[in-house]
Amino acid sequence: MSGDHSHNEDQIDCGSRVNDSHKHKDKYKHKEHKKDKEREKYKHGNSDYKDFSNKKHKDKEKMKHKDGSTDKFKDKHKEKRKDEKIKSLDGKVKKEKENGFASPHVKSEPEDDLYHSPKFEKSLKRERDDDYDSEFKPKKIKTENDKKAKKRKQENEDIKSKKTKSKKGEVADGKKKAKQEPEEKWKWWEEERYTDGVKWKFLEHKGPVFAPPYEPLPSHVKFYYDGKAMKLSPEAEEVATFFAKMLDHEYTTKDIFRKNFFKDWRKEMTSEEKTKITDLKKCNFTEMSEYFKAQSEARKAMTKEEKQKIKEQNERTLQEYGFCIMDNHKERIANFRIEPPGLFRGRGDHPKMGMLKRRIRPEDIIINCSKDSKYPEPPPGRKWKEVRHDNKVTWLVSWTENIQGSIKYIMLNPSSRIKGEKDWQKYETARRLKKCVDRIRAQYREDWKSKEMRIRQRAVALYFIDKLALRAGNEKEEGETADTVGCCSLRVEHIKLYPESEGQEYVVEFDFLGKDSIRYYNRVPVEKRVFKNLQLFMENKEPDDDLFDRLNTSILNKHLQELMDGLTAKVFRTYNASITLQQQLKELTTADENIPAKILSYNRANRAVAILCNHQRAPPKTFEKSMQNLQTKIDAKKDQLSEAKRELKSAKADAKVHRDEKSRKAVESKRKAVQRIEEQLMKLEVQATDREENKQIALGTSKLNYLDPRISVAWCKKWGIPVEKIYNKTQREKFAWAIDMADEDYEF
DNA sequence: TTAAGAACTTAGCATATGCATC
DNA sequence: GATGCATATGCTAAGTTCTTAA
Repeated sequence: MSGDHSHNEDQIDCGSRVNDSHKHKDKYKHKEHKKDKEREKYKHGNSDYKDFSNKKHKDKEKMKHKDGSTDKFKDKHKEKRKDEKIKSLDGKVKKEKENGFASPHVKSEPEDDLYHSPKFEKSLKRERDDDYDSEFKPKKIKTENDKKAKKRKQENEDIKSKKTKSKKGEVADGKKKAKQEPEEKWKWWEEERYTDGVKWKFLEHKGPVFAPPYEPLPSHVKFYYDGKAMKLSPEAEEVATFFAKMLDHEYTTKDIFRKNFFKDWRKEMTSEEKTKITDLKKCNFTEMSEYFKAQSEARKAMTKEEKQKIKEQNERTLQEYGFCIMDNHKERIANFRIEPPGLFRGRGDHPKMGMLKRRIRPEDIIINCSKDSKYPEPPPGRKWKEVRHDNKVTWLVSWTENIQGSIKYIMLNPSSRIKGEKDWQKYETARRLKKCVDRIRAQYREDWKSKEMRIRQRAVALYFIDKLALRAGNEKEEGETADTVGCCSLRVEHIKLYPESEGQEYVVEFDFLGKDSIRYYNRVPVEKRVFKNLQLFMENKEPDDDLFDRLNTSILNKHLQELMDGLTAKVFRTYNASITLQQQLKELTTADENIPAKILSYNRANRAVAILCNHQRAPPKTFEKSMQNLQTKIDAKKDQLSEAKRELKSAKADAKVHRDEKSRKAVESKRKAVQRIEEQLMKLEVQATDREENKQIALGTSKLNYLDPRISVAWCKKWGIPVEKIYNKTQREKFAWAIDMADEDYEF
């Protein structure tokens, strides 16, 4: 791949999540990694992007802060310090020369794109994509007259009665039945869509499944404090079991985890327990821990029949609670079980790790359903917090969790209409970006020269988001979550500038923790103007100051919205991921390869995207072993091949002597055997390459969230690859719309 | 206009499942 | 039929963006 989308795969491999409190963020050292030639291919870029050549302008670096913005958007606690800095900076830059350019706010869409003025758009906000998306066909606004409404109601009734009827006979052979009569798949993508924010007209469901109640430990399983057995109250015991279950995990050795746990645990203790248990170090949970391990072993050792019984019970629960009726259709619910209580396990250095995640009761639950539906029943003697009928949202059930105070939801499965439509729309927005990305790139390049600091910052940030597929980077409340950043929240300490490094000019080294505390490490050459701007942004700042002190995600997204309707920072990630896949597939697939080789090419294209998006995973624990196993298989296959070749040779010799039909046939069959073994060997070798390359890269995230599935479907169709080789069952369900609609000519 | 809250998407890890091999 | 392994699925945290309230 050519272009400017350079991305250093070094970040993979040294990129384990930094979640050890003792590993301070700026202490991590990166190893230098061998540059695998294969991976070298994955330097990302769009060919249409490479002409960002640097005009050798003399940069007029230090611009006056003409905007005089209030900076209210940055953390208050930093504001004062920052203001002081800005003042001093302003004083300094005023002496410098101005270039006199004001960056124009051009908003022009390609002519083939329908375009409305922002004002007009606002009034039509909910319908915007209907009006814009070339292939995301709007169909007429769905307005139901009474007749239609009645019909719909009748249909809903029909579905309900069908459901109860089938349920009677289903209990015993539920699964079989589902397999025997695959219901006709509903092609929602061929139907009209709602507008004006209405998400559904009819919604009926059975509510959530609660976590099973706490079962006290048998009396022989003891907790010891300071060496003495101690019987805990059920409340305190339950929380103690949460800790005991995690005893083998590294978490329980961390100070913050232990401190938070102990604090919350004490809240559950009786006053007597509280007086007695004052030191976590004196607590001995090992018996509890052993008990749970034994239980888990016992579960594994259950007979087939017992396992079958549990499976059937789960299936019944799924059938009862796992589906809802939304409009005229039975739809699968994604997460119908309420999260059970336990200890909060944040990712990375989370200040709240170890806190008690409390049990959710019916009284915490808000139910959302149709007025004219049969409401879910709370457990006997209990009440819901509220039953509401809001059809402008997609959730069925919600509650507020106690760790961050955020709301959790029960929503539909990705295969549902409501999720599928949104997903489709997401890719259509990304395709619209494709049409105007050149214009947007030209604009932000122009903005690098702006005399307004805020515009320069915005333009450089956008360049990073586009070039490196960085996330937007919202501000986070300090002390509430792990210290992670995205583009707009980058701090000075997260980048290093090298005017020259390893034979390249203007290199920026990024080193920060992103979402989920996954490390982002990358060294990229940037354009001189970007480099100079970064120097300017970093001037007179402390390491923990914001790099882009005049920018936040809301400012950035507001600007993007002006450039293209529906454009946000996230769209760049989707766009760049999808376009990269499409380009890589074109580049890597060759007609004469067999199917396994083509699939390797697909995976490599997918991998290129995963590297671009920094989707990492911890190397599987069994990785080395499984590679070894595979190598053993390969060696065995090689032996088998040479044996087969020997046999072929002798058969040929035999045939030369005898010159009869029998020996000719023998040669033929030996030849076929050699061929077959060669194919098998190749398949294994391909598998080994694929696995090795995938050691620390997670392909799933990009496949599921960033790659327009129609690109993959088209590729499958073009090369005669069964789509099952690319998407598993769940993925095929999620992407049913794409599988149905994309033909081999589809272009992202 | 801005901050807070709500809604929804994206994320990696843990566990369950099911298939291949002995 | 048991075992071991790879893959699929479930779970829920952590993001982004949209919406509402002050």
